[in-house]
Amino acid sequence: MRDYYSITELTREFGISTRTLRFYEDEGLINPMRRGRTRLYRPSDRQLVRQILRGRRLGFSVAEIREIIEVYKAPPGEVGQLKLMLTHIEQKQQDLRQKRRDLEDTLEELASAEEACVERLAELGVNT
Amino acid sequence: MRDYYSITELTREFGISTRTLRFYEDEGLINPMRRGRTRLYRPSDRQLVRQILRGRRLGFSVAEIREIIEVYKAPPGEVGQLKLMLTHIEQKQQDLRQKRRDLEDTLEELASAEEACVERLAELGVNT
DNA sequence: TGCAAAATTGACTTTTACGTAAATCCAATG
DNA sequence: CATTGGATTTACGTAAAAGTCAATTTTGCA
Repeated sequence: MRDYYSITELTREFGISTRTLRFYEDEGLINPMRRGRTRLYRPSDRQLVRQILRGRRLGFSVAEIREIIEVYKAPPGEVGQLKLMLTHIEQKQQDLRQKRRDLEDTLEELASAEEACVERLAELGVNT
Repeated sequence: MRDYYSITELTREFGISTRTLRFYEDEGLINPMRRGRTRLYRPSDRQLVRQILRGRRLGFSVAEIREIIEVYKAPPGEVGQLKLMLTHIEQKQQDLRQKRRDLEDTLEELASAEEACVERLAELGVNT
């Protein structure tokens, strides 16, 4: 496990631009270390980037991802805060379960569309 | 099963604006009938709207949704077209399977974050 | 130490997915 | 028949998430 990654290493690994990483930093999603002005990404930062991109792929906005990230940080000490956070987490879980239903439905639809194509090809005497 | 729905009926049912429905029409996703200038949405249009919104919730762009919709339409007669379509379908399926993995991972993370909150609350003597 | 390659910053632009506003049209209703 | 209340069209506006560009800085290393 490496100690630090440079910004370009991460852009290559994840297929994103430096602008994107700096954008996420401006938005408060990540906080890489600095040596002078140069950014040094720790393994935890790298892990966080992975989570951010996962969130983006799931269609969450940067603001929503920030909310989720807050959740991963050390839970706060105050009871009210903790309860609020639980509410947020449960909300996100519901969102994701809805997405999962959407996903399964769409996958089924795609499967039947695929079948229709294959059948049509068979009618035309093409072997798939 | 109703014959036609008005634009406002659909906006109410799906919680979207008329602007959104007209936008999808401009983008070629739906083609409601007309009586004079007034739009009449058939059950099939309504079904399509449902699919579009599902796609949006899954994070697909309108352009991507258009591609998927093309697939549902009667499969074309030409072999090359059919094969291309199959490729597209399989691509979308891969996208969705990736999303499903992302989703499961994120759900797990949320579950452990939830657990952490509950534990912390227990430490503080709060019964959840 | 000198210099090319890499990194940073800030300003501006682009794309997507609608929102908003204004003007017009149409049908029904009192 | 005048009005009222949707519906339509057209045009412009905007927020989010980056991309692009140009002007410096910094760094690595020969």
